[in-house]
Amino acid sequence: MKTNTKVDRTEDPIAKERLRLWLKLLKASSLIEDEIRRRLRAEFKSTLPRFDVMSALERAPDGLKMSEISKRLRVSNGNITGIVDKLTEDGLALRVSVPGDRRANLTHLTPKGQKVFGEHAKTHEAWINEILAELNKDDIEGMILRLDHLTKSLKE
Amino acid sequence: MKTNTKVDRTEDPIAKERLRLWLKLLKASSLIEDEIRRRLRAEFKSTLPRFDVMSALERAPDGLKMSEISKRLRVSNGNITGIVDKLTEDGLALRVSVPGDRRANLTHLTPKGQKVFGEHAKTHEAWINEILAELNKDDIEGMILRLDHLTKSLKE
DNA sequence: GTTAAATATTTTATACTTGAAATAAAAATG
DNA sequence: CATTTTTATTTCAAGTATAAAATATTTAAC
Repeated sequence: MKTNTKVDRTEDPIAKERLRLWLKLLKASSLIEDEIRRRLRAEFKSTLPRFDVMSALERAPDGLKMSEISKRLRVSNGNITGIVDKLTEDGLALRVSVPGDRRANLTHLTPKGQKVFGEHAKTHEAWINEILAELNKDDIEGMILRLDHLTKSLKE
Repeated sequence: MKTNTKVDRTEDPIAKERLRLWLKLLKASSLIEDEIRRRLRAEFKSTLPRFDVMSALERAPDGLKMSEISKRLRVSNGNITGIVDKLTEDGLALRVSVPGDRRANLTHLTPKGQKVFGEHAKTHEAWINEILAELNKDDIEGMILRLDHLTKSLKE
């Protein structure tokens, strides 16, 4: 009996390419993310998680439940508790209890929080524009199309 | 005197597209990364930082200095201290002192570490192949080209 | 050859992150 | 309406991450 080593050892040659792509995707993403974290710290003494939470709150004028924030940012509930605690200590956010439900509360940005986030968001957009300056319209559209395709497939 | 509001208010319309691209890049990258972390925990009771450190060590048969690991993975020195401590406790890595320099040491994978990492790496590649299965060769090559371009420009 | 500067690593303080357990309250079930 | 289940949030233990300070050692400069 002859073992078919040819078939047994067959490896999808595209598998290595997918791995290569993932490593490059991760690297590019990490480089940009690290740079944004560095600038948030240096310029605003803030952090990316704080920026992300404020960003979610800013788009929800009626406030968000803790669970809604963690769902939108895809992070754990316990994590959000700590970040909102800190934002609250700094006078940037506020927990408002929900009349009909004593378990839940709606977190809002304070006026100060809105003002601060407005400045941060504007600067953040300028940073991204600067960091991605080398990419022209075709590069951008090409990548967006493929990333949309990828993200859609990830949500099987 | 007439203020030229037309010029003052001009915004690079491509800036918004760059921001959109960044958010999509971050989202795709985070989704994949979270899935890999989840599987490493569930299948191997391990973590991505441990995998990354072992991966770096595996490619360096003569061992790596702590500073060299942190440089390659682009994380802080203190961080590597803790991760190598844990790998050492688990018998996967080993610090070997350098004869000529009492400050430094070379970290190696132990034989057990090599064996364990070999299994993890093989499975990891299969996971990526599965997660990115929807991307065909053209998608992959298109993204790799653009990511290379982007990464090169990030290292100004 | 002693002082100064540079290098290698660890320690510390602070923050983020998760999954799981704990608390509490509301809704559903019988 | 009492019991169970679900929902909302917080607390906890463990791991990850950084910048900055502390240690220790080596190299360079004078």
